[in-house]
Amino acid sequence: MPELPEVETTRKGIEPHIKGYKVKSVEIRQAKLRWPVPKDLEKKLKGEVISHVARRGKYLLLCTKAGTVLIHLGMSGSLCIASSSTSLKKHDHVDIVMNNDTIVRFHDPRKFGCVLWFEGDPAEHPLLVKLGPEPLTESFNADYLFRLSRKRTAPIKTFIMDSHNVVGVGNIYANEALFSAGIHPQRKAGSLSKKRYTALVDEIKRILAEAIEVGGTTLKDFVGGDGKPGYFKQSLNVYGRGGETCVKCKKDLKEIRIGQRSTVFCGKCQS
DNA sequence: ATGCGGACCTGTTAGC
DNA sequence: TGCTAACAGGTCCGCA
Repeated sequence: MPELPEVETTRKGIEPHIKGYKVKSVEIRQAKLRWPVPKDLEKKLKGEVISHVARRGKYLLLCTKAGTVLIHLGMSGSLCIASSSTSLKKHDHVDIVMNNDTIVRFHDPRKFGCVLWFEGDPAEHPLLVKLGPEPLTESFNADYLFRLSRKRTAPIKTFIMDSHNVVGVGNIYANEALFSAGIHPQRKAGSLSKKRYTALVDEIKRILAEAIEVGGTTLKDFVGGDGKPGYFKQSLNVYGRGGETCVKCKKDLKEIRIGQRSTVFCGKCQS
């Protein structure tokens, strides 16, 4: 489920429940995720205070003085706040139990996610160190993306979904941003003008920010919920609408594959 | 260095 | 109804 807005919504949802509290124990029911959950996670975490919950790209970081729990939700993962009386569901793989009877529960049917431990500056972690800028910061701008894209022959959609270029643009929002910016998803990244990158960057920022705002409105349901904030509810112009009519020109939307990912666009509005 | 395809894994849905 | 195939919101890795 997680695109960046959902990860950020998850961060905001869990932080107030665990910030400032000590870890009492850790339960690992399934260690076989994308990478093994470290066996000594409990030993490392027990007694540590969660100072805050941060996010880098789609990675969530539970920060303590001793080190950082690095969590990625993969394709199907979610976190929720549970208590000792919450019934266990299938695929509830990891619990981090706090000393306030609160549990951070990691759930992931497809096991593409991860729960890792890292001592030292998390920005130096191998999985984070090569990540591109955060899309909602100043350092992600048209100048940056335009320069980076010169001589690049990959489709623009692939280019903006590559976390080395910018983090947090997943398949849904790549489709939506390209539609809103009027850019054909198969255009070679290096063939687009500075002006078009300005439009694209603006749309990426606008769409992600709006989605985070929508997610924020459902935070009250976070505890004991299924960990799925309401980003489903937001209106999507193209994603999942292949064959339906374009909201702008009423022509049929096309659906193709780019890099094995479903890609929907309007052949008339995007070039 | 860049770009591409394969890999990880389970659940849901479409089609026969 | 039951079986099978295709597909799903991610991203790392190895190869050309």
